[in-house]
Amino acid sequence: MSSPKESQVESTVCLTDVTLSERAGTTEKGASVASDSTETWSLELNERGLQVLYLPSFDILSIDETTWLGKVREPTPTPEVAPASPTSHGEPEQCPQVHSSALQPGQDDERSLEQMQTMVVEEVLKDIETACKLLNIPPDPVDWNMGNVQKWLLWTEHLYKLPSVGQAFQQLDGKDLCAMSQEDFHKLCPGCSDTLYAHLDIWKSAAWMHGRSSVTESPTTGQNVWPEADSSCSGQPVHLWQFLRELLLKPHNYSRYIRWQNKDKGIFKIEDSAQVARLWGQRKNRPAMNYDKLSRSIRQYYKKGIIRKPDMSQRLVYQFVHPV
DNA sequence: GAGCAGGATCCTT
DNA sequence: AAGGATCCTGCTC
Repeated sequence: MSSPKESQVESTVCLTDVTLSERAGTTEKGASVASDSTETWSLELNERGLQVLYLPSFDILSIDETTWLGKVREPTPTPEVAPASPTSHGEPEQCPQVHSSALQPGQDDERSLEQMQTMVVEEVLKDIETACKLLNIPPDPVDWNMGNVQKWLLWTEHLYKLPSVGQAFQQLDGKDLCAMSQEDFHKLCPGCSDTLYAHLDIWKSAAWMHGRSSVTESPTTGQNVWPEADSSCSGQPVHLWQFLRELLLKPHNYSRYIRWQNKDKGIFKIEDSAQVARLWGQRKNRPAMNYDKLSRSIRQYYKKGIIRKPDMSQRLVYQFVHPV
């Protein structure tokens, strides 16, 4: 007989290991991951009647827009995917700041895809939030102590029916875990490294999306551990670094203007400085914004330790100081 | 010419 | 006060 907690766990959206394993390690470069793509993400019921969302990792949301469009021409399960909250802040209609101006005319598909993407992300975040509450661990893997790591491992083993690997990770805390490469994972648990690595990547991505500073301290309070899913919808004045991050997290819309050069290191390149400045000006209602002013604002982040120039300084290339 | 670095000042919240 | 916009000079590529 399952406990109420277990029921709650099972009722949440689960991430399966099938495509996670296939895709792990190939997800770094957003534009490069999409070409093969036998994988799809879909909603279906497994034998236990549970909702299962096939989502390789957050990076599936970072694929090249062309492939993405091709992939989801199939009928979409939108309503079931996100029965979701009436207070949802992810609805593009409610927060059009980021996407609308950059879309090509008549790109309704892109718009609806972004809506769906937002809903999928929300579901994944809910899943993580639920896990945090049940396990009593911080949402950001970097903040985990060794006990938290073991809890997460147990949870992941249960979720994906993996063999027990806790022993191999016994001396590791969250920082150690996050610093591990996929190869490191493979050395510790050859049989399930891909799944673990990809699952951790999702947690890291989620933490990155929300910014570590915005995450509440206690996951046990019943409060939302993710106060805002998107700064564009928070009602708070958005900071430039948040805005840039939002663009980077929506590469299917904005990779023409700004894209990751090395996501792990937080290095990104502004491909079209004029367009990025224009978008920033629109967001801030500053029609006179240009790249000169925007870059001056970016340089203000140097002192604050938010953004810096990479070691190998290149034009239009910057680096977030604290990447996930 | 475009981008970068940083000082100074002003405005908005 | 903080964050950002604006203007500026000087420099590098």
